[in-house]
Amino acid sequence: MARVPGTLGSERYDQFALEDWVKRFWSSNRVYEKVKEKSMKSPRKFYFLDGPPYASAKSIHPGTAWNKVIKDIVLRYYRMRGYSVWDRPGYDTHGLPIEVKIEQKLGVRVKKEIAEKVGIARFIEECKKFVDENMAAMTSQFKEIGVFMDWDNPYVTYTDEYIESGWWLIKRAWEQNLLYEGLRVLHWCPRCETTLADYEVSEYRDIEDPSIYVKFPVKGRSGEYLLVWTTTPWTLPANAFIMAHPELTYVRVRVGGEVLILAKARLEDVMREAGVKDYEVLEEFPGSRLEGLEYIHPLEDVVEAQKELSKYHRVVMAPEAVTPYEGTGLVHSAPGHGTIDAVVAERVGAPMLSLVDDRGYMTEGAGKYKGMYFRREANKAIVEDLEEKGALFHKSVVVHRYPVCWRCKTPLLLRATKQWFIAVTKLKDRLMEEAERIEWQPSWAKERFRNMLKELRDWVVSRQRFWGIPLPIWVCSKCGYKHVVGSVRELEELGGRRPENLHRPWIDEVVLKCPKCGGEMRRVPDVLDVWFDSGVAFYASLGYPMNSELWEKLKPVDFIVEGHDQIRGWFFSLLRSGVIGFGISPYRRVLVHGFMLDEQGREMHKSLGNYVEFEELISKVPRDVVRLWLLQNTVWEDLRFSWKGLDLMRRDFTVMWNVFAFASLYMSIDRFDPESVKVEDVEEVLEPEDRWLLSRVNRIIRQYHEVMEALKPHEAARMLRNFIVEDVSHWYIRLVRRRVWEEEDTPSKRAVYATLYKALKAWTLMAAPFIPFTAEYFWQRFFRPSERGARESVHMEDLPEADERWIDERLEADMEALKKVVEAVFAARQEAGLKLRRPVRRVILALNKKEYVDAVKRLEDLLKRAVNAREVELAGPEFFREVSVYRVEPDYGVLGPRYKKDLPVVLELLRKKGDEVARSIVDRGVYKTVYKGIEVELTREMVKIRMEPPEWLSVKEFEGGIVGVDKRLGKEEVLEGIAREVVRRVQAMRKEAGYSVEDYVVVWVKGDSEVEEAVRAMRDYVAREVRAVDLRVGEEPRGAEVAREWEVDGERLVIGVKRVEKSST
RNA sequence: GGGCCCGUAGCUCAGCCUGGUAGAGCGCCCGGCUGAUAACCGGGAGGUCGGGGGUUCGAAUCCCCCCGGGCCCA
Repeated sequence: MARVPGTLGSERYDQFALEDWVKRFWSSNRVYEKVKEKSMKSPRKFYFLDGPPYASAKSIHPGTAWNKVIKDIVLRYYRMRGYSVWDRPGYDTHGLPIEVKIEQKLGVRVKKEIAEKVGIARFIEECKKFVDENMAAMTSQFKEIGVFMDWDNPYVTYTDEYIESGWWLIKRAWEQNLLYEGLRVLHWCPRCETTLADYEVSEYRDIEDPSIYVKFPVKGRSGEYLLVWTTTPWTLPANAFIMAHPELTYVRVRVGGEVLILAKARLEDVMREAGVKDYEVLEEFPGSRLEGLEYIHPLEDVVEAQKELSKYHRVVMAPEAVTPYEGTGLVHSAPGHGTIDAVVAERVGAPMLSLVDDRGYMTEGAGKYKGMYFRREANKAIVEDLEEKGALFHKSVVVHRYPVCWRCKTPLLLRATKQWFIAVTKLKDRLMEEAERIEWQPSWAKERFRNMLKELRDWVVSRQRFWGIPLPIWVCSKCGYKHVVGSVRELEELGGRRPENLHRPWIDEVVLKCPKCGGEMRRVPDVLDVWFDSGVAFYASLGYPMNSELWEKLKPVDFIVEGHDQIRGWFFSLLRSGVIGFGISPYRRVLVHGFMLDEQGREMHKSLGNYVEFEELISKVPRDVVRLWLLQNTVWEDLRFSWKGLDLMRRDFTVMWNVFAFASLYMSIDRFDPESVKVEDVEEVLEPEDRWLLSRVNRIIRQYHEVMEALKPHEAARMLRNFIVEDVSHWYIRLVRRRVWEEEDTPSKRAVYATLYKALKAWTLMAAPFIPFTAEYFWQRFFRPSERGARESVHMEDLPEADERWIDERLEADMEALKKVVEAVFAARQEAGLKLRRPVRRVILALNKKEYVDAVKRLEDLLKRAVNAREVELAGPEFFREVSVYRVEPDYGVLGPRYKKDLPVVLELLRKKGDEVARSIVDRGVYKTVYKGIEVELTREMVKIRMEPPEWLSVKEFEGGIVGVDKRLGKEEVLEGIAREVVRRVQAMRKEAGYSVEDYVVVWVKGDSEVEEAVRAMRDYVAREVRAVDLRVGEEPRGAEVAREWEVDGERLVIGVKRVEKSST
């Protein structure tokens, strides 16, 4: 026979120790492995794909912890629902941020030094070592907060297998004619010497730049100029043409001896900024008339490249490049240094010329400015030259937001370079279609995703770096033939040898023989964009295509969850790769989570100094407390970090513990056996509160599954907390306490135990995904020893299913109503100074709603117990009116002007017949009489009426009506009240003395006559409550182990207690 | 400049989809309780529901505009 053990009832609560114990339990019993084993037996697959965190630091961001905890509860949930859950975690390991860290470590300043001073091989080794250390540290932190994933076997993007999987997709793109090399104006970091993708241009700084107005002389019209504004003088040497808006109105303006052309809308601002007051508008005309107007570049004699570019120098129409809100309405275009410029250049056939090298220095073509750094010397020299040549209309400086490198914070430049692209724009329709099939939580994420896809551009996959998947393209140096390699095997088939490692520099040494001309084929030097890596995870993490079995079995991914920044990031990468590789979206359901912000609501960053280290967090706050706190936040909204919030969550854990301690204590004393006494066995003797709790628990099971299936785990977290704290602790246990204190083994008590056990077990199972440590502890200490069928770990159990039979809509509604009534009665008692311990004879209720009346009728006994009243009486509101005393206060402001000198008579009337006056006004709205010869007519406006309850009644109004507590106590109630006061004090003394709940005692009570009378009258009751084998009333407590003087109702009494040897069994 | 999200009590946030008397916890003030007790219970003060307009008998909730913050982009 199994029985509930009393362990939890006698143990001191220490959440940290509890969790440490569970952690050891899990590892020494290989619990994760067993959970996994059980899960994998199921035929129902659940393919979860971990968005791999970037392994660039040893300590995880609290937001990363949140991310993994969300994943963990979803995985645990589906495991406990009998799915075969794929839970391989991953790490993202390549990319520039890690390279930058290694550069710093090795003291490398410019990229060239990596190859020349360090050597690429060593550089790569260092990157790998760095990543390995980070992964180990991160893994142990994820384990620390209880994330159950396959930590012995994570997928790592730098492995040869993973790289090979990546190559496969490049090959797929090539086969579909999607891979091409092209010239494109892109952001470039002159320090990292690599291009940055659109989405990598994410950081901006306020930076000071020159703001200049340049005069471009119009060809053939002396003294006439096109006025152009720019903040990037260094792009002027590469100027090819000037852009104007055909529909904007332009003006010719005379300033001094010169004529300037600019947009009318900009005239006033420009002149004000330049400090020019005297100017004359000569002519207004539409921009379209400027088309083809030729001009002379003011620097053409000192810039080599202008020889080539001068033939394009004319005004072209480009509405997309011109705004009436900024500049002059004429925009200088350098196609090699501007995105729109390049688009327009293609239209008009101008070349995309860049005059800046990889490191940001002006090239040969820049003539005089060759060798100057673009934003420094070049800017300065160009402005000076323009000034000298009289080509500068005005100069000043601006501070504006300017993009900087997200890793090294160097200001970026736009530059035309040759890069490799995947033409995803060709797949746009397919991408949009597939995106529609994805299910998003919250739904607005879908809209955001859709909007983003509308602006789709080709994917720049090449990077001019080292630590990444090498681009598997070999080019013949003789005939230019290109071959894309899709696997190592293919490489070998082409006559290449498998290098010791697929990274650079080893892969660079693989030279193939050109199948066309027999020449030497070498790999292009680029590596792949790091977003490519995580984008292929859906198949690469399963070893596809070298091993296709797993992917075929598991596809598609059932669930992913990441932060909202990943809508444009990973969610997009995955879809892109899925469509390129397989023509489908690789995933079906997405949950989006928010950002972890600091206590002020700003982003949490090491550099901002508002960063909470994971180690600090976990050392100060128990793991499950952290978890539940993270999880109760609406998952897709940002979460403000809060030590206080965590502290509050801890208090809820104390309540949880107390609930279990309570259950454990009493169930063990009474040797409750949950296997032989189930709720079905005690159904006949269930009290309404038991049925209510069973209804609640089944309703919550139902809701729990609903919200978990709908990907709203925060709602489940809140439900779990409310159920245990509000429903079980605050309400149910309060109601049943007295039933539990019964000495004998009553059916009523068994009903409580069966009910409570059922509720707590369901709760523990549902809570297990959320607070796995605590749930496991309760399982091991409470449930597992009580049931022979219990599994080794709570995490190997199945979640409960709702038993609809128990759900009782009406009972729950009744209980809600009753709670309100009880609260009102408590308030009324309190006003009367009647403690709950003091029984009262009757409570009178005047309820204004049928639901309340019905609830009270149906739950009368419960109500009586809850409010400790002998009788509960339902009455109409007239009861309170009848018993009340009315007081009338004159409103002098109204009465004075009306009765003038007769006022004293009226006042006397009010004093003497106040009650009568009031009742008349209340009932009929008016009081008429002739008093002392004066005709008096009083209405509501003239007086203020107060209704006062009589002395013997304490009254409280609430939304459901009025409650009254009859304060008149009979002898019996008084004595019982005193007896209960005595009991309470004896209990306190027992506890203070350290007696066990089961110990028997001898009790002495000596006090004034009323106290002694009460104890005598209630002798049986008192003795039972305090487990006294001998109750000595009126005797001095000689022989007591503890004795103490107390005060009850102002009377002193002495109580003595002594433990006696007598086992209760 | 654009798309999306957020703005409710001193603080943290529910409620908004599906309109019907503004809620919880914490904090504060007052009181109570005490075999679960570093807990718990009751009462009180505290809100122009970011602002403005509209729809409606009725708007925190639906619509439009504006302001502030966030994410993603230009």
